[in-house]
Amino acid sequence: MTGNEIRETFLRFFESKGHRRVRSSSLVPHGDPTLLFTNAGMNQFKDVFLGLEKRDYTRATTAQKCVRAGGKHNDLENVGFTKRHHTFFEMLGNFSFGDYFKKEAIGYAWELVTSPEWFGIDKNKLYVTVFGGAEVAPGSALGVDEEAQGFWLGQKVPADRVFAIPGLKENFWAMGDTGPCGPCSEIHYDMGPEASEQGHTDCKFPCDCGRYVEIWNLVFMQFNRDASGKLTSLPKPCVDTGMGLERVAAVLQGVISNYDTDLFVPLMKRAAELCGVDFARGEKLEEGKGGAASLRVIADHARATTFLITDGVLPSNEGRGYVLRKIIRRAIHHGRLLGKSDPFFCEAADAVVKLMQQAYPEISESTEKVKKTVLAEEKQFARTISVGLPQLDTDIERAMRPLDLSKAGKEELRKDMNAESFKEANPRVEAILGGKEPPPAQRPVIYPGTNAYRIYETYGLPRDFIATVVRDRGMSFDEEGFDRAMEEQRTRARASWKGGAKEAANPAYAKLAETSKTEPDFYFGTSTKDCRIEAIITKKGAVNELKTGESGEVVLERTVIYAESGGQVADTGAFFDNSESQELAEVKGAFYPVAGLIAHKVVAKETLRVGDRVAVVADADRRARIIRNHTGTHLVHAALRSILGTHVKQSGSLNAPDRLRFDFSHFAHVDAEELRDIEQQVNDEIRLNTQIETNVTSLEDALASGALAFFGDKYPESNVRVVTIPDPRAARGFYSKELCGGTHVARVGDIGVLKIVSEESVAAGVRRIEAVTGIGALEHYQQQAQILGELASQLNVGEDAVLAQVEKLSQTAKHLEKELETQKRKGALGQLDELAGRVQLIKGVKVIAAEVQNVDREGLRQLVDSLRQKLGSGVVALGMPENGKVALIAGVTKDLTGRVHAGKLIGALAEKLGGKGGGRPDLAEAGGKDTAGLQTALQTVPSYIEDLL
RNA sequence: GGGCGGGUAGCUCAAUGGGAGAGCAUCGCGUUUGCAACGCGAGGGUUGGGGGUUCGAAUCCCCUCCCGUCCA
Repeated sequence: MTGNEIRETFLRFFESKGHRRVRSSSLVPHGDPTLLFTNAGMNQFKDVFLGLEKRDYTRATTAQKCVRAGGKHNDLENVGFTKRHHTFFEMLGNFSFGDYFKKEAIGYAWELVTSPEWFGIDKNKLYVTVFGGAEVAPGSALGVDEEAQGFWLGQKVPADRVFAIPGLKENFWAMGDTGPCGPCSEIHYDMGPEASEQGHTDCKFPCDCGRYVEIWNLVFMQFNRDASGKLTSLPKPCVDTGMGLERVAAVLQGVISNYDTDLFVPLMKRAAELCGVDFARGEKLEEGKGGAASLRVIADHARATTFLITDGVLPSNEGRGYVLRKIIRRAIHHGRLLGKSDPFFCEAADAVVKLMQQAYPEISESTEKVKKTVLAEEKQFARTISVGLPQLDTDIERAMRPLDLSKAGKEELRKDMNAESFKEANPRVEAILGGKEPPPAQRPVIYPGTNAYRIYETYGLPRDFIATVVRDRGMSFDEEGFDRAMEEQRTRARASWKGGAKEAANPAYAKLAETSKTEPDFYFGTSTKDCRIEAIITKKGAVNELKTGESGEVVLERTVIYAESGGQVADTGAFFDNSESQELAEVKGAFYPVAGLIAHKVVAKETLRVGDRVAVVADADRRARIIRNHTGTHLVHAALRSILGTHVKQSGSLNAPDRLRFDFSHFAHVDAEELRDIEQQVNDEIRLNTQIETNVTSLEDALASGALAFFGDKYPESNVRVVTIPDPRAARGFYSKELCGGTHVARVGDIGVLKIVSEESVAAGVRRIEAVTGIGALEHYQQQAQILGELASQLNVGEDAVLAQVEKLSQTAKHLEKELETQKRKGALGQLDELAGRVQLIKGVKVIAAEVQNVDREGLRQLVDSLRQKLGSGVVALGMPENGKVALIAGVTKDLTGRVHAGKLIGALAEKLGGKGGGRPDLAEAGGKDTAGLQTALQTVPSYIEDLL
């Protein structure tokens, strides 16, 4: 059975048992900040298990794409060197939401696994485990899961094949410290003694040598755990199971390693081809370091990379993007180990797409994006290496240098130590320099781990790469020191982390969600009457009334206040009594605490009570501004896709009253011409003034009709809203069609006009456009016009001449600066002859010491230079008053620098004038404060020089 | 969120607290039948931005922005 057939068989089996086949959710978890990547089949059902969300089915089955890399479950380092570690894998699962429980779950599992009609796995090779009891909280213990045990025996599984495993680690599952939890039951497969990684020939189950492989885990969510650790039985227990596709494929294809299944072999073959190695030979290199392991790494990482980029993750230096970057770079590194140093990894995506597009059609649409992204990353990585490698080389060279104990050598060494490069060796080096320890007989042989780590953290050279280079240079790599340095950085980073206090929804809402739901009336207007107050929530929890002046959150049976969602900001407004004569509360905003429920943030003006009926009015003018921007966002999105390409995907948006903001994936900045085209196209559509259509349909139909949806967004299966901006000129009959729960203008012409005001980068590969519409656009134009008007009047020219005038002015300014410069220089040089005439001979050396006027520092330097040239050999010291202070410069011709040091001369001079100075032996500058003493000070120069000579 | 490295001419990069430079590119002139090449010369800089220390800051200190990189 092929991997694709296994997946399909699993899903079909559970469909035949009344399960709804649900699409895999995105690898980027939606609305779950605790999770870096989707890492289990149950992730998308978390809220359903928690009772926060209802679905129109109680049984589901999925093939879920998962990534485990980074975060708590970090398997990245192991991938390639084991049989069963992957960064990307697929989890097959069946779920019961308060429907069936242990009996059916066990029955289904055993039937699917053993029935010849389905997987038909040899029963003699199977073992099952159940929870064997443990202390789940101080003082409260759970016993063996006899229920599960009984159901397995009922399936005619021999008693000696059913094992009760005690302890919380193996067979007890929990979502977190509190919340749903319960015992698990697992099916294991005996791969035979050849699979043992410890050479066992006759070990018995359970043994963790690698021979017995867990293929299916059935989780029975039976209890709720509270903060004290106490368990209470759930009224409607649930089932969550997970079967790793790659493992089952190995079992069904009769191979020991997941990498030998048809899910990986084609990818490894392609990897071998791209790196120019012989696949068959690579396989035989098992014992060595490179070869097969590198091919496995590349194959695995190609899968992860393709799927992550498809789901909208881009390489970056933090969070998810950082994990992706590490995965890509690790693959590139293994390519280099195989002798491939040019970009190649981008080409591996095709093989992944070919192999898996049937089950995951989204990857075939993003192939180009994946390849482009990876190629860019491969180039960036090459740059990183070309910057870091010379640094590493220099540092190694320095570390290898034998100790030079001459005086100059010692000085040099101390300087190096100050450069922090030798921190590790500092105390020892100090001891040697101080003569307390004898110098080493030969050069050092270990490259300090702190040095290696410094290179790693600064320049990003991979650890393995550094180790290879170090060994090439004949030193050994200090693994231990490296790890220690990394551990230090970890503690440092952790200590500085203030902790992201994530705001949990008030628990009162979870209860409320079971009984009520808010009907959204905001699609049909901005005011309504007779809405019952279902609940009032404050910090204290659910309350019965909200007194005048108090603020709290109010849930109504229906509302016209739009709650923040899909980038559209919430409405503001007010509650009135039903005759609309008296305002009862101000509404500051609204949000969805849980799916289906809208909470209004209000400040009460009169006492509000649960059960009251109120009229609700949204700020209509504000709403009108918001919806112009929201529809504008759809237009901009469509225009971007039409002009830049369909790789453009929304990655965030904001529709506020004053502006719209749209973030999207794109590789380069959008140039002025493209922006103009986008604006043009959007405004053409606006002038068509077509009527906007909104349909409510099923997710499937919506996607089939070509509506855009965003990965990472969670949509209901049915009753999704599709917003269409028709265009009779377009082949498909529309300009834009998107899944969207927001509110929009009636006719596209209502927008008036749309003006893009900025385009910028927000993250690697993500650009942001901001625009204004309608009145906002008018205000923008008026403001711009005012600025231009003021400029014109300042410059005293017409508005259309402003640009030319500014250019002219800046030219003139530049010209004048130059002119001023030459004038100054002329002024300085005008004094040249007069100064040259004041030369004195001191013991045969020509000396000029004089005060000059009307030059700047630059001119003073030039004068000294010219005088030195004129003298051929001699000493020049000039001073001048400047801004109430004194500036001094001394110059000595090269032939005399051994006898007269300009720096020392100028220092002595400055001291007399209350200043300081210094410089090189041939040229030095100084400053002082005593302008009156300048003449006298200069007069001391000849005698000072005389003393020196 | 924290650590480290970097930001200097159009590009690639130098420059102990003391004169802002090189190579490539550009322009002009020359050499050449022409091209390649070469020779001579020129233009090109708020040293990312702001503040401070100093007689003097590309250089030292503080803040800030951007790029790279590691940890969370």
